[in-house]
Amino acid sequence: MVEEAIRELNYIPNSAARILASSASHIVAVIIPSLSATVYAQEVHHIVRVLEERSFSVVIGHSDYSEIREQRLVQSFLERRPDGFILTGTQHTDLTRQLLKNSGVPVVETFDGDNAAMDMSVGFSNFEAGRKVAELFRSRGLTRIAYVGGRSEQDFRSNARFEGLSARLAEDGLTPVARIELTLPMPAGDGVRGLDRVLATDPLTQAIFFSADTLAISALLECNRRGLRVPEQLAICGFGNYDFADAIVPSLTTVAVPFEEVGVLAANAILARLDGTAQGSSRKVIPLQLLRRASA
Amino acid sequence: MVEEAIRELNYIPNSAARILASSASHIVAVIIPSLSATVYAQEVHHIVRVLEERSFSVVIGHSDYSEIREQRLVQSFLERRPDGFILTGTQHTDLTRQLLKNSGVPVVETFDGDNAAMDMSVGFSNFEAGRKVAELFRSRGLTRIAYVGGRSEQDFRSNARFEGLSARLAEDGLTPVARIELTLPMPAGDGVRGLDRVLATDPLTQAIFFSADTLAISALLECNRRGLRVPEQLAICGFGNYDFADAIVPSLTTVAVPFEEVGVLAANAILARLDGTAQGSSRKVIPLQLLRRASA
DNA sequence: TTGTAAGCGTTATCAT
DNA sequence: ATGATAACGCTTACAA
Repeated sequence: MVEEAIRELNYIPNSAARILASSASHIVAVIIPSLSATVYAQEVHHIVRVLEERSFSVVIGHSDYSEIREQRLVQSFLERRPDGFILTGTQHTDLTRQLLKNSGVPVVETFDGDNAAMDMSVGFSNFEAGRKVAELFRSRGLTRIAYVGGRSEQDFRSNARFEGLSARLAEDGLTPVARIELTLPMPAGDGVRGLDRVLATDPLTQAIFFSADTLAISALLECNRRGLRVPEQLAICGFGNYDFADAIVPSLTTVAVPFEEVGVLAANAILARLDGTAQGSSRKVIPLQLLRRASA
Repeated sequence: MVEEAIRELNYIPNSAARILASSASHIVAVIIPSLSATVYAQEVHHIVRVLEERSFSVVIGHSDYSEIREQRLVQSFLERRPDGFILTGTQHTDLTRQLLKNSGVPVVETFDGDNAAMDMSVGFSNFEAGRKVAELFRSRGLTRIAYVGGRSEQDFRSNARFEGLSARLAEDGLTPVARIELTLPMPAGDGVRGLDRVLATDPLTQAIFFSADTLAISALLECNRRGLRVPEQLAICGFGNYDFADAIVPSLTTVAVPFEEVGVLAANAILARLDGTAQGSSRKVIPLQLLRRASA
């Protein structure tokens, strides 16, 4: 009895046994391209925040922008019998889809509102983002417009933004003067390389849409250094609305990425499915906001 | 036989059963204050990278800069019988220490090379960082020096930097003219608030050491905006060496935080213990580098 | 209500 | 080597 109480004091239940007996792991697996990209780190932050509250554990994996690595992670995580999966994007190997489907685990795909998801999805339209930026450039009367983003085989969401940009330009009979593809992951400094490659392709470029604020900010600061006036000589638009986007001079025009909302809604989608509050597939597309500031 | 092969094809082992039978979870639990702070997100990135390679899963939790929340996470994670724990800092509740000690799990405490760790530690001396910055300011002949950091009950590593700064100043018979304590987490914009509070306390302040580059950068950009010349009228030093620290004008003098090294070494410390390659406690203190740039 | 026993899917042990 | 069997520590269904 006393022994009972003492044992009680230090008693730590073994979740492996619980999982085995109840087949509920209270684990949610999250796979993102990389934690070193702000947008995904922020998303995961909010996923963890929401799930911790409900005493779910989050296990995390890096796909490194590779479908095959993502697949390996899915296989490995599946062994843990997670109660939910949160993936990035809608591009996956067939085996990934099949494994996930067979497992019956709730799956949320994030950051891609353009394509059909296998189960649930929470994201925004990258295509629309590209359109909006093109619209802004066009409203300023600009015609020589370039794009800098990740390599097209790697960065599908960046592709969609480029497509949106192109589509809007096409309406005015225009095509992008340059499309620069950088290998992922892209450190901030790559913005300068992107800038250089754009200018090498077309020295008369009037505007650049960068696929990430980190790139845009470093390019913008480089323009300042070179005495290239922004936006008069070169308009710059970013994507993400990261720290300092509005603090640098000139302030960065950019598309605000709702990473907090994505994270929270993705976590809630899993929880709702587990609670039985929601069933069946769902698709949440969050409207995007273009923040018109000084750089474009 | 054919059935065997087919079953084989879709066979997914159940790790709960494996853990129960073998008492090896292949899980490492990582607790950081918050994923929204770059330095921790980066650290975790490298931890995950290293551990994924060895097919360990990482479960992650946010202490939110609270010891009691950290304790709750430890209790909860302990149920999963992780093969290792990576914590942030050396400040923990007694129960946290006791639970961890009783569990026998390898523990690495990170980012604090100043204090004794319960098991293993990988970090750097925050005290030394403060000293180095003070040394720099003094070498420029500055005397009216202020500090901006997190609230002292929350941010123990920031405290150590302040102590180091103070200690060096004391050698010259000086004391900081202001110490501003901000509530964590500190969004970048808080740098401006910190700047304002410093100047309200002592308008003649000559130098400020910010406990994070985010704060320093936003303060520096605000100085530019106000026409306050950096470093002539106000020297600014940051901590972290984040993106853009060297790209803004004037470039930010800062202490480089070796988050990659911390992450890699912390993960390796756990692995070495599990492999039997290393035993007993260890303490790795990574030397710090002060990057002298234009702002101080 | 309280208690007992079966079963979850592995690993590990011990015979064969 | 190969195969049967006992844990592992919980949940749950069923009895009492």
